[in-house]
Amino acid sequence: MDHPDCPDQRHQNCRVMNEVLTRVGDRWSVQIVYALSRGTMRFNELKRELGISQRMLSESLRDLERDGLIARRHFATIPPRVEYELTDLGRTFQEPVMALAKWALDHQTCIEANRRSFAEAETGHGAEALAGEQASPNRA
Amino acid sequence: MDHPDCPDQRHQNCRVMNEVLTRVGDRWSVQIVYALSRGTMRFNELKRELGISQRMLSESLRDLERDGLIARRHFATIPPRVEYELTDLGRTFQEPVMALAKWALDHQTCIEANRRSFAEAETGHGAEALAGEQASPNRA
DNA sequence: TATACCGGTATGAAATTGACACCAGGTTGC
DNA sequence: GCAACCTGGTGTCAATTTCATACCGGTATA
Repeated sequence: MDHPDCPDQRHQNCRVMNEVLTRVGDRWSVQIVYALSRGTMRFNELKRELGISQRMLSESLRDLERDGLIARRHFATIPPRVEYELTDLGRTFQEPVMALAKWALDHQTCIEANRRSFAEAETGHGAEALAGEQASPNRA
Repeated sequence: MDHPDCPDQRHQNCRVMNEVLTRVGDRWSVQIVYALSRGTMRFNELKRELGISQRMLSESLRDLERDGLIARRHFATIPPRVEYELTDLGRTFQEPVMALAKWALDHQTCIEANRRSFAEAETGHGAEALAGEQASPNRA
């Protein structure tokens, strides 16, 4: 991940993107922000909705808080209550995340179809140019 | 995709997002699409620019091809030449990816500042509450 | 001869992740 | 009384993912 000096601006962008996306661009962070975009949520509420392990959730939440995308509010009641919500910065991230989510939902079936035809082309017959040609774009 | 009244639908959305983002939403796929958005690229060209390991690159490229986001063209020359480019579907993905990239570049310094003040609040101690409050969001 | 290029694959080590148990400390069920 | 639960975590260990590295074929270059 470290590179020899590459004056190329493109490469710089890639490096920065890599750093930032490594922290806030993984699938759990994206989904946490997506879930919190509807409002405050509690720990186990998020856990149930995302189907994430406890460990990854608490870790991801801590990282997101550290980066200033979400705020954590702790109520010392019994049983304890901890609420998470987006900060202003988090809400700016919400925009590209929603775009990503929309794309994912919109193209899910298309992608699944592509995977199936790719698998068929592999198992079925030999080198029929099917894979490249038929995994063709966007027949949503 | 907006069904606030139906938690099951929300959960369903999360599940679908998880599935799709697990495949095409990881940091390498995002960066590959970002890199290819400027045009065709060769294998080692991508490798150099992204700083990705060979194994991950070939794997990511294969997955992206399988899902129909990129096309692979192989020239049986010596030395071999393999070119990758976005398909039409890939170009639709390019949109949210560019939004993500733009956000990452725009808010990089903000995030780094937040992390620093969070670390300070931890070590220097004092007002933990400040960490959340002072990680002041988005003066973009 | 030795070296490098190019696009991979194979291998073992390191890092990440998930499943699960554990904690406090009060509430509910029996 | 007492076990079992609830909450928001942490710790442990195994499985998965990722990385660094070595290697390959076939040619050009030094």
